Order: sequence, then C-alpha cells, then structure tokens
Amino acid sequence: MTEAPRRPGKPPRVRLVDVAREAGLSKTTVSAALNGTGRLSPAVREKAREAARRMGYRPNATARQLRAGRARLIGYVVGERAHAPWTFLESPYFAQLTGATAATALRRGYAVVLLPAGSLQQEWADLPLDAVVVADPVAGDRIVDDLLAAGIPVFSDRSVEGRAGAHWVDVDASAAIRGALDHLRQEGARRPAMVLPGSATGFHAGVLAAYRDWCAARALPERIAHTATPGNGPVIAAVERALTGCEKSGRPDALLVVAEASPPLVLEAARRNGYEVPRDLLLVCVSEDMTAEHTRPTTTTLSLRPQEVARVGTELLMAVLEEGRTETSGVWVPSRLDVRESSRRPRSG
Amino acid sequence: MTEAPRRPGKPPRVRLVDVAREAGLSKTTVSAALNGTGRLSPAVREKAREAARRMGYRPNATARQLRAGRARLIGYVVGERAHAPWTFLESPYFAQLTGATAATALRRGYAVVLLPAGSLQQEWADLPLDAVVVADPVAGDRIVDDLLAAGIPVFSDRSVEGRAGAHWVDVDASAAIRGALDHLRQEGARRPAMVLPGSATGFHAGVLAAYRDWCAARALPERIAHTATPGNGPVIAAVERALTGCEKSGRPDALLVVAEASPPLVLEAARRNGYEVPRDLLLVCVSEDMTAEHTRPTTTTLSLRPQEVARVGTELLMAVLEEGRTETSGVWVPSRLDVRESSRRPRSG
DNA sequence: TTGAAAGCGCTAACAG
DNA sequence: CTGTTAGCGCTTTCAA
Repeated sequence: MTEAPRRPGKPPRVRLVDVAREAGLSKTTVSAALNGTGRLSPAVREKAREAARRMGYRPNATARQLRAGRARLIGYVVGERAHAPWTFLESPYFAQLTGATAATALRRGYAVVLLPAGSLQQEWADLPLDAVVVADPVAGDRIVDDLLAAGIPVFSDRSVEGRAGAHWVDVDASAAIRGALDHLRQEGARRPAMVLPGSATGFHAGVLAAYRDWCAARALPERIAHTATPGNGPVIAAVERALTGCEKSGRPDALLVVAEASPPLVLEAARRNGYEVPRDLLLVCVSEDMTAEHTRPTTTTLSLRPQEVARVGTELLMAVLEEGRTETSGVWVPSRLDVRESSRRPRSG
Repeated sequence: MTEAPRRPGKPPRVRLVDVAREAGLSKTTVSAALNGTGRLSPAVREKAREAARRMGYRPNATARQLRAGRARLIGYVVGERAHAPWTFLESPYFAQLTGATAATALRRGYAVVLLPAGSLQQEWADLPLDAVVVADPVAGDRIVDDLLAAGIPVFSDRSVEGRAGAHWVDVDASAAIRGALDHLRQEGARRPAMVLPGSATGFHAGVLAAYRDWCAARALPERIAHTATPGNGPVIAAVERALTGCEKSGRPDALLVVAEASPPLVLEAARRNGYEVPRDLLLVCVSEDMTAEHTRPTTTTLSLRPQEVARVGTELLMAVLEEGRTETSGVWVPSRLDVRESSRRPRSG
C-alpha cells in the first residue's frame, strides 16, 4: 500500500476530497463546480466554491496533467555554445528569442522550461515535455534526432526540414545578406569585408555562401575574418583583422559584422584603426543590441527578428500540438535592415 | 469510464504495462528492473531492460511526479519591469541570474520555468511548481504574499525576511555603495554624482540611503539623477543631467551609475559633455555588462554577483525543499568592485 | 525472486 | 441534478 509521501513539517495539502467532505458533497460535484463544467444548481456550486475558498484549496496540477494526458510544458534548448551552456541568455538575440518564446507559449497556456545549451534529451528525460524548441541547432548535432527518436515533437530552424515531427521557422540568410550588401553598394561601397562566427549553424553557412556569391557576381574581392568564439573580445579582434589585414586588395570601405558584438565597441575599433564612420567605412552590424540606436553615429543593423521568429514559430508549434499534426511544416520570417547613420555615405567628399 | 485521451495521428505511447506484457513479466518487475531497485535476478533484469529498449519505452514523467508527490519544477519570476514582462532577459544582470539559477537547479534535478515579470500566482496556477524564485521584488507588490498564502515556498531577496516560508539571499547594498564611493574618494573625487533608477526594489532603496549617509558624513553635496525607466536612452539622458545640471555645487568629478547601461555609451556621453575619463571624471558603473573590459579606457564596474547570488540562493532553496524546513533562512553575498582605468586618477595633472 | 493490488489526486462516464 | 466508480501510468507494499 502506498503511504502518502508526506514531507515533514509541511501541513498536508487540501485535496478535492477534503473540500467535498467539508461541503457535504461528492468529489465530482465539487470538481464540476470549480471547473464550471456540468449542470449544477447555483446554490450547490456556490457552496462548493465557498468551501474551497475557505479551505484554501488549490488543485494538484500534476494530477490534472496526468488526467489530461499532457503537461503543457515545452522545453527550450539552444544548439550553439555547448561549451558554456548558459551564456546564450547574455546575447540580445537569444534573450529576445527566449523571452518571446516563453511569452507566446504562456499566452496559449504552455510554460517554457529552460534547458542548458547543447544538452541531450536523456539529461532531462524526467520532465514531461510536450515538445522541445531547438534554437539554432548546429550541423551534425544529435539533439534533434535524439528528440525525434523519442517521439517528441521538435521545433527548430529550417535545417530540420523533412524529418517527420520536425517543424521549422527561419529567416532567409541569403536574402538578408544580399539586401545588406546591396545597400552598402548603393551607398558606394566597393570592397565590403565581413566578420563571421566560426560556428556551424545553418544561418551562418547561408551567410557565407551568400557573401561569396555576391562578391563573385560582381568580381569583387572577398575579405572574411572569422571569430573563434562568441564574445566581444574575439569579435573586436576579428574586426581589426578585417580592417587591417592583407594590403594587396586595398583597405575595405565597408564592413558587415555578422558575429554578435556591441555596436559601440565596433565603432570604437574602427576609429582606433583610422577609419571615420561613415566617411571612410560604411558599417552594418547583424545585431539586436539596442545600443545601436544610441551610438554616434547611430549604427545600421540587420535584425534577424528573433521576436517574430519566436512568435510565429511558437504559434505554429502550438497549432501542431493541439491538432496532432505530424507532417513537417515551415514558415519564413523576413529579416529587417534598419538603416542608420553608420552606413549612409555622406554627400560628396 | 475514462477513454484514454488519444491524440489523433499519434501512435499511442508505450507504457510500462506494454513492456511487461511483451517481456512476459509484471509491471512491478519491469519497474524495479529499470529503476535498479529491488532484488531481481540479473537475467530477468536484463530481459526487462532489453524489452524496454527494443520497444522504445520512456517512462511517463507526469505519472512519476504524481507518485513522488512533487514535480521538481521551480518557477522564476522577476518583480521589476511588469510593464514589459519579458525584457528582463535583455539585462546582463538578469540574464546571468536566470542562467545561473537554471544551471544550479538543474544540477540538483530541478527544472526552471520562466514566468513573465510582474505576473501573479493565479496566472500559472496550473503549473506544479515546488517553489518559486522571485527576483528583486518591488516594495509592496503582491506576488510574494500571494505565493506564501498559497503555501508555495518562496526564494527572494532580503526584503521578504521574516515571513514563514520565505527564504532569501542578497547583496549588501550599503556596503557595496560605500566601497565604491570610498574608492572614488581615495582616487581624489570630492563631488561624486549618482545615477539611480526610479524603481522601488530593496536594493535601490539601500543604495540611495547609503549614498546620502556617505555624503552627509563627509559634508559633501548630493547630486542624484533618477532614470524613469530602464533602457540605455533614459539612463544616458540621466547621465547627461547628472553631469551638466545645477552649476552651483560645481561640476561633479566622479560618477556612479547604478542604473544598468552600456558602459561604452556612458563613456561616450561623458566625452560628449566635455569630460575626459578618467582625467576630469572618475567613472564607476554598477553593471554586469562584459563590454566594460573592452572600452578605452576600460570601465570600472561594481558587480552584484548575479551568478553567485543565484548559485547560493538556489542551493539553499534546494536544501529547504528537500528537508522541508519552513523557518526563514538567509545568506549574504558580497559584491565585487572591479577597478579598471576609468576610476583611477592619473598621476598628477 | 516475483506478482497482485492499492493508491497518488483528479476528471469524466454513467447510473441513480 | 448529484454521486459512485473507473482509470490516467507509475511505484511500492505485502503476500505468495
């Protein structure tokens, strides 16, 4: 027989049956009264409610979940930064993505559980997750397959396309980068350089390909500096490399920083290396960092729209969960170029 | 009779009883085999495990929780920023606090659920939370009382002290501010100004009191600029007010920015107003923003140690949960002044 | 060494 | 209109 696992020191919690006994009614009646279901006389309903209130009754959420067959809980894990599993929140992109995911889910009655970046399904097998959001999986990581094998619906970026149970939302990396480069060119840039993370997400692969194609189509030289790890230090170092390295192809006259860095620091690095922005160098940062609006000059950014990605994706996931669909579905979200002073060539010279 | 709430299209999940039938054993035996409990013959144990593996069995976490009497889930809600319930993640302080809370909890087998800032217990009553962490409650908000009334253990800062079931961890605002001001004075500052958020957290109240006492004790003039809302714009505006306002008491020669802002932007604002840091103005920012290490000059920061606060607090909470203690317990975490170039007076003038 | 049965707290089907 | 009862999937006691 099961002994109720009573915590020492805690008063045992009030259960439905306690309320029923107190009110002189049955469990069913009280349940119906509290949930607003069934057809009960107003008097009885009020009696049940009153007793529940008086006794401080709160339904046991776990029991409800068991009955309902789902927990209304979704996991959230990021693919990148497995080496430092919690730093992702310090990136404005992921902070916004995470917040908007939680907000959207909660609005639909689902709660979001934070999972460490790069962790695997079996590390949190004890959580009753209805689905998992995998933000920016890296190429070849096991997490997505792991989840699908376990029969857990997955929501992620487009790299999961085609696997049953895997749904996606993504921004079009190629279009985004082409748009930014076209803008720079229109403002007069002829030798745009790029700073790119070394990571292996689908987005970064798309960025690299788009940049190469764009340069090739215009017979322009490529100039790429890779950053080893996330963080302002490495990115600033890469910016300096991009601005100073290899003399032969000429100094770059524009810079597209795809790695996440603080815009004011990027500007400062440019200045330090003898560039006045935007006179000598047009600058665009792929960034969600709000400081971009407050620099002098203000910094042009390419936003990957994490909030829209999260909102659209989560809505789609909810729909899939409630309808029990299983075929892959996907949605594109457009990126947005916020043109500010740093990328507008001043009139004449 | 209850019809199993079957999702359309989903293959029904493998249950313990299915594995038992397949293996020709009883539920009990299979359960014991998989959990490593009981005394079973190695052969039987292996047979059960093999069947489970083959059938892709995964235990139903909700059922286990119901049995266990708890969900190993803790909620995380912040008191501030109720007007924009998800922006807290974009603050480096909360990003680190949140990440470290989740990390510590998960290490002890608890998962963290993100809740919107300023929300109330009843909005997430359906979640089986074993406890809730309330980060930086604001004076007079209902959330803590709400939770305690519902019998849910609460972990928060020291402002909850004395209420049964409420445990806390905090940094000593007075000591932190005194330390920073003493440092500035030692470097030669005589007219330190301060930028402070308008918010009503216990920490900010402590900061204000400490600053006033410190100035009074030295017969120095107070100069305080308040920021209306979080965000770089308002804080930078307050910085400019602090640096330019009221001529009578003389220009400030040091600035302590308690509101969270990007250090490079604060430096830039100082420069724009004719101050060269550190020659004309010693600068200390209360900030966890890593950009402080990369500015020129590098920026002195006062760290509130969110990661340590989270770690210590969460460990304490876990201990309380497992032991069922109910008396309030509390811990202090020391703040840390990272002295960098912006607050070191250059030799002579 | 193994299995039958009780029961965690709740909701829903069905009988009264 | 209300109450009795089965059962969600699991673990654990107790008997065989």
